[in-house]
Amino acid sequence: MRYWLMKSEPDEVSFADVLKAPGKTVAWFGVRNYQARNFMRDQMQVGDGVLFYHSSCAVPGVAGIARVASGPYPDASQFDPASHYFDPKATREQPRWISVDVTAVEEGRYLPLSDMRGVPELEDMVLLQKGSRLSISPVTPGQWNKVRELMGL
DNA sequence: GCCAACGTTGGC
DNA sequence: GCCAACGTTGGC
Repeated sequence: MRYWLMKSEPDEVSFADVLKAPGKTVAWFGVRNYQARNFMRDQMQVGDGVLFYHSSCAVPGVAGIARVASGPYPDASQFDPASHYFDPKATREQPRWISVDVTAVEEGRYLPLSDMRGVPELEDMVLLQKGSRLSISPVTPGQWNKVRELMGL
């Protein structure tokens, strides 16, 4: 059992969108970074905890708690020429990019990034490191518990 | 819109 | 395999 932070642009897929989805579950697609992909492929397990983070928006922050709901499988968007995420180098035989399914679990209070800065228990979070842009990053149990507490959960 | 930081590409 | 140029991320 591990914990992760996963970034989504709410204009594309927000936590509220996941809550409204059938089974509160969506495919996590569009990861186009090898380090993030490798976390999904090699380390994620069904049931792992996910901090669902909203990025590139007015108030970036953790919007809810989710859980990994599937193993890795090929990300369909890499094969779709009409998709923003199309990858001409990917083939059905040799996919480059993968998805996992993610299920929304509980919403809690929105935790802005600005509130996370300066919290001693969170200062080592990958998210808060200077220059860090990883869209999927590991979270320690201590960080997980602190974020939940700050969200009133 | 700015720009720092980082990742990727491609010529050599 | 180096590394300059370019593209992207994402907070502000």
